[in-house]
Amino acid sequence: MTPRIFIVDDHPMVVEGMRSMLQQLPSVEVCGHATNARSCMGYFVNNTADIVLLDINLPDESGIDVCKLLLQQKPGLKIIALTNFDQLTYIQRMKDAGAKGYLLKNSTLDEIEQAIVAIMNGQEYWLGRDNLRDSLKDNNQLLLTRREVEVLKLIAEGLTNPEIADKLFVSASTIDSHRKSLISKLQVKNTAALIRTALENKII
Amino acid sequence: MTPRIFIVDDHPMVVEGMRSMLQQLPSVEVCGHATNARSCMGYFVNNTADIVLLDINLPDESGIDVCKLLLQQKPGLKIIALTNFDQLTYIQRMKDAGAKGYLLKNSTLDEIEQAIVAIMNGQEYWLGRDNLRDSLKDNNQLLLTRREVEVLKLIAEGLTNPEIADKLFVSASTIDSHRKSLISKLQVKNTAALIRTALENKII
DNA sequence: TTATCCTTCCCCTTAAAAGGGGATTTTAGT
DNA sequence: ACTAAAATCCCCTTTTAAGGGGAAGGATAA
Repeated sequence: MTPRIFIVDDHPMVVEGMRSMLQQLPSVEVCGHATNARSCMGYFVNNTADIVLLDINLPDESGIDVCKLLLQQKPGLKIIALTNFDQLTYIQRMKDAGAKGYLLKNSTLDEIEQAIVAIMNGQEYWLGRDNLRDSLKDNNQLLLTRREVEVLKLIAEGLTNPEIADKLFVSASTIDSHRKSLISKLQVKNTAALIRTALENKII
Repeated sequence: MTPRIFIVDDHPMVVEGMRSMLQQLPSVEVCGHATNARSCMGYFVNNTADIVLLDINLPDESGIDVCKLLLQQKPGLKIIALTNFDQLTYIQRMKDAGAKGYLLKNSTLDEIEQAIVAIMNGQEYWLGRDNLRDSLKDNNQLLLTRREVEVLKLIAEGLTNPEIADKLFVSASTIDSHRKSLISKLQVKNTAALIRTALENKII
């Protein structure tokens, strides 16, 4: 039996990319997608799926709440959280909400397949626990804070420390500190590489 | 009759992305792809297609030469050049080589469809002439030179001017000049925004 | 409640980038 | 051969960023 997969993400590009990758897996079928919580819930009123790939960040409601609601409605659903690099802090809450695993949005086809196979076999898929999060954390603290991501986005827009400081009503020293943490956490040596790494890992 | 399209690009991601977008067009069929000039030529020994989406940069031979060779072998082929932002200078040569149009690699599905429809109707598709290239050039000279792109990539890797200078065996002043041209041409105010713009426009 | 992390802020120094010029020599296309 | 564009190099100044510290207040979760 081929698992039917429903994709929920507010970025059409992510949906398309994921759909295109899943289509390369013969044993899998994409049964639909939604770009917000409401249309996702709408789908599951009259339809169903085996696996839901669920983004944590949705425009209208948090993926965590959507996860809970979906499982109330369809207890058999297997939900895999879709997350970005910077949102790994939320995976614990997705787990608590009943998700069976998670995937980074920049996962390879192999990783996606592994996750689906594991979940369909009744296992869970939390490679972050041992592989990603912790290994990265051990190395150099890779989880960005909310403020850091906020500053990072402004840096990428071309603002200088003083300009960002003005915008966020803090001192330039503070922004300088954030910039230093960013450079240290992402293990790069300057802002140019920081922006590149951030974009390539879909942090911003 | 549904046009059969052959994709030639050395980046698997571009091939996959293009294939996935083309599959959304009901009136189009992707008949194959190649990631280098040799396998492309090999395909056309025993097979054919209606339209070839041909990258200008191939690992083994220039897209311009491939274009000429293909048209010698299959005069009826309609070739559309696939180019990046920074390679627009080459479109004239692709035109001379017999191509019927060109598409940027970050084109939308609409643009791709327009190009295909136009080409299948016997027209050509050179929107760059009036839309892209000139409008951008008028504004602030947007075409990057080979050297500028080379420097840009090293900047994105986190190298400083002196480091890049060492690597390219030129003086740091030279790299400084290139960096200034890049910032001016892409109309950004610093390196952070430069890298972001470069990545978002697939210049690097 | 304590420990941890986040956010905030400051000091210092040095290195690099930005902003403004100008100028020369290659390279390549007409 | 000529010309336009590209690539090279230099001057100057000011502003930012980077690299090294440290430290205080607040939130929050075990």
